[in-house]
Amino acid sequence: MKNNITMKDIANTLGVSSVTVSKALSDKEGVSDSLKLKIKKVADELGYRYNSAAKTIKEGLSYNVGVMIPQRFTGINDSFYMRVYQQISLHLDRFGYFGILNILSNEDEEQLNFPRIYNESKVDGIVILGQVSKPYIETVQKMKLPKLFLDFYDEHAEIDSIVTDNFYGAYELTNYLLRMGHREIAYVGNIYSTSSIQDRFLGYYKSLLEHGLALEDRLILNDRDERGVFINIELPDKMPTAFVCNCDQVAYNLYERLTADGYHVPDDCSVVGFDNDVYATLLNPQLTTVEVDVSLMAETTVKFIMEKIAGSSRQNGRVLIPGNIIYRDSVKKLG
Amino acid sequence: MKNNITMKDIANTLGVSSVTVSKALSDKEGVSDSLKLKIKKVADELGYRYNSAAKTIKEGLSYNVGVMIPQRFTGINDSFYMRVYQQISLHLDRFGYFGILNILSNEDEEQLNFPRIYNESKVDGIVILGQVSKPYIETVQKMKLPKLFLDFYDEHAEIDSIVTDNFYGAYELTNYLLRMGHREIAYVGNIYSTSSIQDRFLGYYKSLLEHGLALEDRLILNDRDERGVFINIELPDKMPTAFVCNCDQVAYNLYERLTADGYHVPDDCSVVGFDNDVYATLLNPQLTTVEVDVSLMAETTVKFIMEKIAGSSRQNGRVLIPGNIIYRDSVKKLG
DNA sequence: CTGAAAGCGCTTACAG
DNA sequence: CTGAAAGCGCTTACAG
Repeated sequence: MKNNITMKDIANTLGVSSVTVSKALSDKEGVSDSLKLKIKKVADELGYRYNSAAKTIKEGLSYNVGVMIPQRFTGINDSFYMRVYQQISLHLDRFGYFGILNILSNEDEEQLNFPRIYNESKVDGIVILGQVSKPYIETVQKMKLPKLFLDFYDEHAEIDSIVTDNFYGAYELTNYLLRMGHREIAYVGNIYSTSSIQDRFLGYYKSLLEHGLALEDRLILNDRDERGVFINIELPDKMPTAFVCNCDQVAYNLYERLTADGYHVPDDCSVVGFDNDVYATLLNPQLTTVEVDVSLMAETTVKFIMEKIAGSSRQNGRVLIPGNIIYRDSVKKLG
Repeated sequence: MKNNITMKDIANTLGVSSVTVSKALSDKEGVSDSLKLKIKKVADELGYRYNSAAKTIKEGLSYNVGVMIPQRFTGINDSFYMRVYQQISLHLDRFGYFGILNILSNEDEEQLNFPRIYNESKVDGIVILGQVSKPYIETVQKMKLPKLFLDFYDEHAEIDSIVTDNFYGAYELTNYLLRMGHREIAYVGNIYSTSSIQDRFLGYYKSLLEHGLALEDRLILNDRDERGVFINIELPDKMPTAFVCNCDQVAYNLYERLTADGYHVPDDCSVVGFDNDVYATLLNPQLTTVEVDVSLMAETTVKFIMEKIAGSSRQNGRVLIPGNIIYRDSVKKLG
């Protein structure tokens, strides 16, 4: 900032009042067109820039939205949340808003500290992007500001949340495999690990149920240990014809395992993933998977938070964002 | 925002003036310790939050720094700049600053429009992250605000720039190959394509020069066409013992090509890359490469922009951030 | 059509 | 140690 030129300066050079300048620059009623033009010209010549802080103080609106991401999701390979943040910024722009990133340090999360964007009244609303601890959810609830959970939800907090439809995505994907003639379908993922792995598993299960197929324990393959570290995937003795992997990276691991054991995708077995990240197109053959609709997710987030900032008290509850299946070459049609 | 509780409210509940409240909350001289404590207690009970907009208007400082990324670098797979932005945010936090992302749309870049963060005086300084067009550089120069180029530079603009040391990284990497006994070393990359490919090539060349080796045309292998689309890499008739790839993704492509032709890495030929991105660890054997020091890059950026905001007119010129070689398993020691 | 006054929330400089 | 006054840049409500 250190913006030297003010409306008063423009007013002085033209011998008018700063009220008139204010009206002219914001195209309000009550200034003759000729004067308006003159004022705009001088503003331009002087290199005048609007000082949004004055507006903020008058209206009590900062025209910023905070996006808070817990530190633990900001590792070197976690580009997903940053992509979401980027899309949120883009959509906020249409409302004349900016997005301010505030990474929630592990320390602040443990000590239940408010984020600085809140303490300093830097934002009109906050998007909490990524699961925070139970106790911290209570801290969030204490914040007197419109807020929204993104990519996770909490059963108790009556805070709106927006999440990818993991359940339905996996359900559709499994339905697709069934349409392609597969009947022996395995699920790859530690179903006790994260809620997204769980929800995707349940979608897979629903598809089986609807088609009268039994859920077989031997076809639920573990992919990681309790700490989330990937383990060697153990293939069942009698091989299924298809695998639903809980994410693309695990599909990548599975490919390696299958190749090592002499199986070819998709001729010997079909594989599908979830996320549509780098791994999906890196694989050979490329992976059929579900793409998370980041743009729609961001658009919905911005729409909701804007409504709340505008004063709406409407509850949207838990809103699901559908994904899109991306059909590639990892599934073979049987019989 | 819509922050209802102000210092005046605290003052009223205690029957003191807001001046005293201001002093107490910011731990200034001139308030008795007992009153200070009382004021802080009431502030807490009332859920008071500091209104930074008032400070902004008084001081003319927004305590925000803008990070402007040209739209074309914000594609779905361009996570690098978002990582840089994230690190910048983190370092700004230590100065009580926030980073505001402002994606420069292609349209605004073409029409030479100022970014909104500038027009609305939302920031005290701007980091331009990623090469903008020549004409837009002139627009940037017109902005009356501390500014910095990040990850590119311009020969004319006397604006400080911070870039990765591509030249030195490739130089060191090639030196390493030479120490490992290699004498026939190819460079993979279209040396007319981008300045980073060019600079890395020159580092490779310098290493050859220093070791009295000739630069052979047949050992400069093209990796992409004029539009930057990857092409099939043509291997020379007489194979070199090592390849310096201009980036990890190209190393990935090269591995595929080598495998297809029956060569094994590193037994038949050694390969090194640049960037240390996903591709590096995805490969088997994992790739020896140069890691860009994003954190140091961000730290330096923040240090410089803070100095400028504080009023320093020191010119730092073009500052190079050294990378670190990550030694993995793609290089074999020769006889 | 034009502008003087008041106020948004805070801080600084000064007076008591 | 405490506080009244003025001001940061703008806008709103009102008067002329």
